[in-house]
Amino acid sequence: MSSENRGLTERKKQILKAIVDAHIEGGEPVGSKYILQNRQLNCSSATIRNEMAELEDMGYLEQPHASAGRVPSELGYRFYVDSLIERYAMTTNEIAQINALLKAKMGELDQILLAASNLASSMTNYTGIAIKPKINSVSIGKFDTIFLEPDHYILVAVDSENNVKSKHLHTDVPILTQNSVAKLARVLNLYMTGLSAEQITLPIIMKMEADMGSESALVSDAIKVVYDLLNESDSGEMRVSGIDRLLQYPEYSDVSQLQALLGTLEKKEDILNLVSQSENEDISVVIGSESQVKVMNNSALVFKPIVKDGKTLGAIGVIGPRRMDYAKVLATLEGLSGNIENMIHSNKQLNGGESDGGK
Amino acid sequence: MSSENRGLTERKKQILKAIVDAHIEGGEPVGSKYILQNRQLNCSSATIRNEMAELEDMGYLEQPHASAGRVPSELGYRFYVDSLIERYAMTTNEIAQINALLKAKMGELDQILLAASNLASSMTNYTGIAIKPKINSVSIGKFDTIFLEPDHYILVAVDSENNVKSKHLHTDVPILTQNSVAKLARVLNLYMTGLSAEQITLPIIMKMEADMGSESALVSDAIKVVYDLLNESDSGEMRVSGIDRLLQYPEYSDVSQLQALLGTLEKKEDILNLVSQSENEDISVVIGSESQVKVMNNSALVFKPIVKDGKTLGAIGVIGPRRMDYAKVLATLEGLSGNIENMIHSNKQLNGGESDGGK
DNA sequence: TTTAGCACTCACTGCTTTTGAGTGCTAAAA
DNA sequence: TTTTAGCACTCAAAAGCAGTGAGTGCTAAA
Repeated sequence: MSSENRGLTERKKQILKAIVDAHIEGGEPVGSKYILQNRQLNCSSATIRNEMAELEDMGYLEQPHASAGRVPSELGYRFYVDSLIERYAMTTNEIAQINALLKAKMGELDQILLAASNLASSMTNYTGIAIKPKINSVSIGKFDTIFLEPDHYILVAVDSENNVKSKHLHTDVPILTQNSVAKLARVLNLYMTGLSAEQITLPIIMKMEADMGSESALVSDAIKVVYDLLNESDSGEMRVSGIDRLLQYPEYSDVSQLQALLGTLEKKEDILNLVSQSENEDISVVIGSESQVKVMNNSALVFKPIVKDGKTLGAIGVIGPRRMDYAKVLATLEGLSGNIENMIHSNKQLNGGESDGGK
Repeated sequence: MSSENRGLTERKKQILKAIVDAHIEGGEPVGSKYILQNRQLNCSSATIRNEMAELEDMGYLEQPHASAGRVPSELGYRFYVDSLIERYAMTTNEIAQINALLKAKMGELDQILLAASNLASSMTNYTGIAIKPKINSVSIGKFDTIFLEPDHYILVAVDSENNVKSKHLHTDVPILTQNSVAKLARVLNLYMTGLSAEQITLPIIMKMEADMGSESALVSDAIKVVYDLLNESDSGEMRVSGIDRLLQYPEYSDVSQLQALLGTLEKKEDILNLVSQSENEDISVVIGSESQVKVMNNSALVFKPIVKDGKTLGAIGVIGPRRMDYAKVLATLEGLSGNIENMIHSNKQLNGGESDGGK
């Protein structure tokens, strides 16, 4: 279908762009007359009508009903996004806003992502999303233990990404001492450093238990925790902000549309999948039913992965009606992600993990 | 106003209850005839009309317009909730469901709360909220450090609640060694154990720096982190689930109502305040504009704090239309919170903190 | 004090009419 | 061959309007 794009005359492109722009702005179907008045084109409304009819035949436009104006089709939006857009230049004002607000929230990546999604939402006036993808190729880096009381200790595990995970443990081993837990840490470090979840095999566990002697019970506790931490904790997560903004767009005044979209946002899996399937590091634009997510028929999702050292740490994006101000959205996400990546790169103190109990 | 409640005759109470019940069920204004047919009362519709007129004078009922039926007022709901309700007994089925699902999610309190809010939402069919209040009286329990590379280490802090917080640090101290960071941990433990954020004074910091000798730079890094961790990390948080459920109730088909409510849910502060202001450990029911949150005019919020050893660890609740099935909601929250508190008490392994990097 | 009866109110429904934005087509102009 | 002007046609949406009925308040009788 992209071969057809070449076939568009310059004037057709102009008209298509004009229609998309006008429809993004007003939300209503646009007619030939309106275009004639508001955009400069050296031809009459009749010509425009003819062109519009052809564009409709080619699949770029749709007509809600016979006597209404035209509305861009999915293909129309796609063409617009891919080739017609003039990247929206962010004002210095907006850049300053981004910096100020991101700095205020600096800290863990998670908070940055959340803040960025909030910003994206408020700057574009659509709904923002922050995504932390599932990371599954993590291996263990280092262990430490902290002795608390004769039946409590804390196990701290650092993974290969230098993320810290810790868990408060209770044990029934008779007399737990500072030495026991220190020994546990030594043993765990000795045998498990560099292993991923799959590589933790029974022989290894048995060797560790042997080394721990009478306190071998600690090992199985620890293993369980390590396993959980490697597998579960970093399952993908997604946060949504600015849902209320959706309501200002007439396309969601139809309750069933809104309900469907909100349901998808609640479930999260669909969108998480969509985002994690995208391989490239660039901005992705998913318009309507291009994706398998049926529910998004009337909506569009734009997202940008946050990448550091070739690793995808997360993504930010916005969701809104199909007639989205793509230029602005693209520029905003681009700007935000650039800022985030800069922050991550420039300030090493931030790039590891921070964590706090029970969060 | 509760003195007036006493003045209600038994029949008035019955009629009021009948009206609230009917309105909760159907959502429509209820008329005298409907009550006569569907609830057993030994009187005619005319009598009911008279009583209804009086109840309206007394402020328990409202009339949307002259020829419509009656709708319970805020006061009416309040009276209903306070005195008429027959606590909804949860079916064993539902209890089993709670247990199964909570167990699956067991782990940190945060996840439990979130799972509980999801459950509350799906069981009651309203929107669920999970709240972790601001904790500000935390002091430092213990420190540990983990050496990674000559310019990286991880600082682990355990607070008085045995929550673990950790942060990945980068340092410029010339040659960072395993010993340096171990020494840092010893010094921090020596001087700061038991202190709260306010108690960290300059003399203490200077003593620690003196003890660290040439590596005194590490101290100021650590202090900054500790300070941040104590203050920031446990700021209140609130998660919302099941927003889409709101849409099935006709009171939110008015977009402005919905928008207002969603806005409040987004902002979070209002609700967080509301919840943290409530002192008692029981279920609270906030109906409409009883609270200062203007936006909730048409809605009701029911929440139950989760308490352990006299400390409020969080809260779960639901938000929905004012005509909420209070009996069911109260029973569900009661049941859920009981389960959560049991889990926390019975399984020491869970009650500490778990944390994972970057979450 | 309760009930039956009755006039009254008013949102809602379904119907027709009007309006007007927008089209497609044809024939003239470029 | 392409563009334009003109005109008839379409059809959703708005406006107007009568009829319906659930529900009320009030009065007078039980």
